[in-house]
Amino acid sequence: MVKTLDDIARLAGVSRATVSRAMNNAPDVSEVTRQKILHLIQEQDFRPNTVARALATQRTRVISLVIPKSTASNFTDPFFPVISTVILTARQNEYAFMMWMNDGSEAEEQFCERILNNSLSDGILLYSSLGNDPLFDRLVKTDFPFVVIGAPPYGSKNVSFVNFNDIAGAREAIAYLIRLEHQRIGIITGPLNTLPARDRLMGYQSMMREAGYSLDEHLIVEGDYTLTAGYRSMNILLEEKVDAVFATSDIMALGAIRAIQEHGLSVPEDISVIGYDDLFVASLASPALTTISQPTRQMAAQATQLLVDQLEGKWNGPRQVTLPVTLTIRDTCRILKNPIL
Amino acid sequence: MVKTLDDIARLAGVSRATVSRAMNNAPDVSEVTRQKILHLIQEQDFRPNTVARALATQRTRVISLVIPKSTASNFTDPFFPVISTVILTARQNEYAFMMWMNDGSEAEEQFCERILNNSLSDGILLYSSLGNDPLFDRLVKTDFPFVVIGAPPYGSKNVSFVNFNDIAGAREAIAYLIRLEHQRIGIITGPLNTLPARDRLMGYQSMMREAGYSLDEHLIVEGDYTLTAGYRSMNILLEEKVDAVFATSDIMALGAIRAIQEHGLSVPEDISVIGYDDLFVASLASPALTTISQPTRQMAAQATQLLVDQLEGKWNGPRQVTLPVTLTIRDTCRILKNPIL
DNA sequence: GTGAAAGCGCTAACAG
DNA sequence: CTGTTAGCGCTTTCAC
Repeated sequence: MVKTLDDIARLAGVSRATVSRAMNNAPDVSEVTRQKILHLIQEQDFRPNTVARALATQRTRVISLVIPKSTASNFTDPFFPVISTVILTARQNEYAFMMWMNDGSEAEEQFCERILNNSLSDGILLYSSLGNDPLFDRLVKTDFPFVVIGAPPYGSKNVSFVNFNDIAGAREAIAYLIRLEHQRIGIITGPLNTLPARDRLMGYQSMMREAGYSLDEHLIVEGDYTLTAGYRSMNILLEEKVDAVFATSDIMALGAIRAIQEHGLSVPEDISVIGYDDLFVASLASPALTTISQPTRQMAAQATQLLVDQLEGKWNGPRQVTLPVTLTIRDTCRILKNPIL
Repeated sequence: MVKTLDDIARLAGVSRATVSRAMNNAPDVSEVTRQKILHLIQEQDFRPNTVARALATQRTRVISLVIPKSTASNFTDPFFPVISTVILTARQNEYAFMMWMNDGSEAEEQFCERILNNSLSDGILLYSSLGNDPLFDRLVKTDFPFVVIGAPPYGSKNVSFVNFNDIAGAREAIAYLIRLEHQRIGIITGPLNTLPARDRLMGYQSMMREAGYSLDEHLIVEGDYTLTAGYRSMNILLEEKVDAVFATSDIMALGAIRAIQEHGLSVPEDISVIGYDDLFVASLASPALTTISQPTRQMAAQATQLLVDQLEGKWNGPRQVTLPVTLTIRDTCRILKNPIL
């Protein structure tokens, strides 16, 4: 049975170098021999050994997606679209795909070591590690090709990343609530030691201020993106007599709605609620959730392409991309009887 | 800078064979030299090249998860728990993880070719391809190590797989509805050219028959696991005056509930609804969905372990595992005032 | 216990 | 255009 490139060479009556050239579309092979070889390869169902090729070329044509602990445990994250888009984009560039994930059962340092020890991928896509990630530092230090999906650690400069404009997203949400003539607008934030959470809060504050609202500290409640956090935070905000709430994740928005309803109030008649993320559940919920949609697939695709370009030498240093987000209006914000616009 | 095993050998004043032995815990190295070598490796931050090792050993210590087109487009599937569990189990056995997915942008044959061409993984986990999958046939034919996650194509015998007991699951759902003294129980099935869908229907029928119900064809409506299918099918069943519905996916159950509510009826007071899958959304919905829960993580873990065992030679031929499912009672089925039990 | 030597299957100069 | 040769970085016999 035909196993190696040498076998094909023997059958074709040429050297193995020629077979290699024919396979790899090198320019310097006569069309006749190339055809003969390609035909043989087909006929014998020969598949060149990827590992051997990788050893010789010093490239594996594999990219890795790394999902650190902090991110993996966050259910809000739209992993599936990210994963599938990275796989798709990688494939279009003829790269295979590996994935590393820390579900929390491993110390982050050890996780980092394992990935570094494995030289099976040419580059890494690091899914936004919110805390300070040891892997990030190591990658920077060792000059290993990588791109961050989401926001990189605060202050890092010479790093490629693709993230969302959280400030603008929050501003858009608040602007909408203001257009609906809401007076007391509360916010349920994410963990405020993370950048996206801080950015969304900042967007809220800046838009409120711009619109001439006074900033009431009591209207800001910190959550952690979970259903119960949304529920509890809403109970606090209900005491404050808010007439609208900006929950900075869809899941928290759902928790908030539950709390509102349990108080005998209804959404959107009594209180408007706006979420963030536009997860699949947002459209499924009833009432369907008004929320901020993020171009997740675009983020994943662009990050992957940045990495591939870097691996292929087509780049001029790190690139930073910040994608705009959009407001998706559904049924959880009130409808003005006499809209101004 | 230290790059290869030879560098370490030189620094240690031994041959590279000895370094290799020390690294791999071979028995025949004196404790003194082993310690010296290990210390040097640590100190120099040397990481043996995975590709070179793979070429020499003819094993990569990588397993692949393959998600074919038909499955990837099915939103009902709980990919994330499967993926994370496979990764976890692989890691525990010191295997890295690759993933291949066909989002539909590629012909299934070509997808299959790409995977086969890539000799970077030692074994494959094939995520239940409902249709007839070319990859499945090729893997069987080439004797490549693989395990099916879910149900393998009908009639395949010498294949390892881990699936769920769909018949028992459906029976349990129906038995529950019968205990609640429902009289006209409808079912919204999945695509009946797939095994799980047929099994769930079969479970429905067998339990109905056993309980002495007459089997009314009009109570059976075929869906495709989508929200709209659930909605439309329910509208048909409403004509039939059902008082309970078994939707064979959570998403269809949500669609059904929407249809019921739009008819001015309520769940569970007027009609009981029971779903299947116990997706994350099931617990989020209001009313929270009563449904059949499947041990997804267990399935993924066991399939992975089966594959690893096969790769390590610890097996005695193919193994078939069918896992039991359980009824999760929430709020979409009526509560009897005078329960029998 | 350790070293020498021969691969693993492919690519990539360098000749010719 | 094609063959020869020398690796890529590791493992693994087989001697000693």
